[in-house]
Amino acid sequence: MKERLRKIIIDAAKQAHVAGILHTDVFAGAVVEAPNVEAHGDFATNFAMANASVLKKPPRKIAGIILEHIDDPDGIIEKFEIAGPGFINFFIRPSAWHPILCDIHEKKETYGASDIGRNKKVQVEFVSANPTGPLHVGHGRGAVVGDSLASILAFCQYAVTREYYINDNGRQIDTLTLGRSVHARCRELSGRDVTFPEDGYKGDYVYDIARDLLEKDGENLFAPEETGSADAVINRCAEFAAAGILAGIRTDLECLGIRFDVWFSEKGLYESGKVRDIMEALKLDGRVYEKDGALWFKSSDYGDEKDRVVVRSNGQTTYFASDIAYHRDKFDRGFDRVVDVWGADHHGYVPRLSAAIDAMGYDRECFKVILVHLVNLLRDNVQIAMSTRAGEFTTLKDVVDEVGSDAARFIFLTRHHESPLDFDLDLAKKKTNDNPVYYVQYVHARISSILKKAEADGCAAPKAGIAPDLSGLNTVEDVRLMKHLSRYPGIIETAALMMEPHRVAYFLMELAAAFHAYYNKHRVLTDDPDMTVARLYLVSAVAVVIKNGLNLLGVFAPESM
RNA sequence: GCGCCUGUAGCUCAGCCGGAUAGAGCAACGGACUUCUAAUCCGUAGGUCGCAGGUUCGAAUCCUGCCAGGCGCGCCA
Repeated sequence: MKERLRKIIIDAAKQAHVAGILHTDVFAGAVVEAPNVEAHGDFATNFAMANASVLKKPPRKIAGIILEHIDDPDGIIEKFEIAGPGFINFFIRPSAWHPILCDIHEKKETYGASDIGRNKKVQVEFVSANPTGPLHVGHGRGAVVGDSLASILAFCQYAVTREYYINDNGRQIDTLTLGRSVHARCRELSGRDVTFPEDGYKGDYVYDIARDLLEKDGENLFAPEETGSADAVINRCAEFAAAGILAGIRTDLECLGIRFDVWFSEKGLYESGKVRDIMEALKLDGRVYEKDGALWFKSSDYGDEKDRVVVRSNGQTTYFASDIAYHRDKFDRGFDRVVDVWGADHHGYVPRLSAAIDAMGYDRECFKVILVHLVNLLRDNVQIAMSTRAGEFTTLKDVVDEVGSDAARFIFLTRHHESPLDFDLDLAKKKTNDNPVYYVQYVHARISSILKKAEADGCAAPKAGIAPDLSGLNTVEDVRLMKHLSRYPGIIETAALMMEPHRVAYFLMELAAAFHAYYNKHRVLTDDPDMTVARLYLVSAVAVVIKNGLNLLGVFAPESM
């Protein structure tokens, strides 16, 4: 609709040029948009104002000229007016909205899909939490944002791969700390004396792991240390723990409806020599140098504030080194666009990785980091403290068990990802309109209920492929709903381009509000068969879009509640 | 100290690649169920868009400088 109007306006301006009234037919960029005040019509354009200086005429005068040359062959415009400093407002004839409904019924679950992706390969890497403890709500937010973003991109014809990067390189300090923590608990559980590591993981889950491991390995866990080589045992503990925790992470994510296409192993990067290879390549190119016994990458040559260590003086590589290799591997796998979803506390890491991507000869513009801000978990309006190491936290699993996947997912998407989010457990469980997820789902349930009743009453359902007579859909509320539905494809496209999945959630809340208002004002099932069929056609289109949108957010669209 | 993010109604937040009278929900107050689900709706009230400049016909939106909060500034991740 917007596009059609845009064309009508430009054509009118060109006509005016042909008629010799305007001295040029090269115009400045102008927009057609839906005004926020209904009195200003269905659409408005700032064309006249934007072109005032180009055309050297006052805006209102230009607007008048445009209107005189408007050609509207399909008669979609009911009336237009010049308003304010030079806006042109268009009022669309109610019947001009009807084709939207046919479009929705025709496309169903693909309504709103866009082809802007053109099959370009995109990778979305998200969560990627270290397997040192269960996921907490902060991870959950990143998981949901990443997963929904991936769905939206896929819907826009990007070829999407969802990937989880596992920090399973056994030499990392975190993993070893975990190993020592588990081993200490094993000693404790078997009645041995123990000094728990100061920096160890204190969470209860460490006991669970220790118990499992004791059952499996028994005394073997203690024999070697008495002969003086404890390393092997600690490694055993670390690997056992990490594997168990990772399996738990996987199940927790599945409970949120999240599955990955690829679980990418950091260890694999070392084993295949990819870390060594890229380090040597960078050395040859002079991108890394030695100083103080360590190896440094010249990230400051590429916009970072300082150079960064890739190999420490003790010979150990840093995470940065494997991240460089990892991102090279991503681009080498042919991804046109690489998206990383990180916690916002890692934002300082962005410049160095961008620098590395640049230095390796890839386009840093193809690399995008989505920074997801922290989550405050609230119960009874009191913040619940969270610290993995201290073991004080409510896990993601606890939260999902308590409030359900749908509520959790939806709430994670009710903020822009760069805004901090208060996750209110009490609110998430409330089954009222305070809770946006039920508010939206209720629309689907209500419509399903109407459709069932219509069927039971023997109402003639709209025939497949043939639109019923829709001329009855002409009230303000009918038009509001249709207008809303027509905005959906644009919302999807913006959400994909800006990588902002929350836009879909907000759209759904607004559509839900429009529907609930409609429901309270108009009956769908009436004595008038034509009207009934037309309204059934309308509300079932609403249900299609609600389900379609919820699906992108990974939220279920129930038929009854 | 430097960098990034945030600052919009009493509360929680949308809107931010410039548009008209800044929106929603909650909380407050007043209404609507013999009706397709009241997990809903309608109405009232509520604002120096952190502050100050600048650019523009026009700024919540862009630029600069301040203020406040969060996060980050390791041969940790």
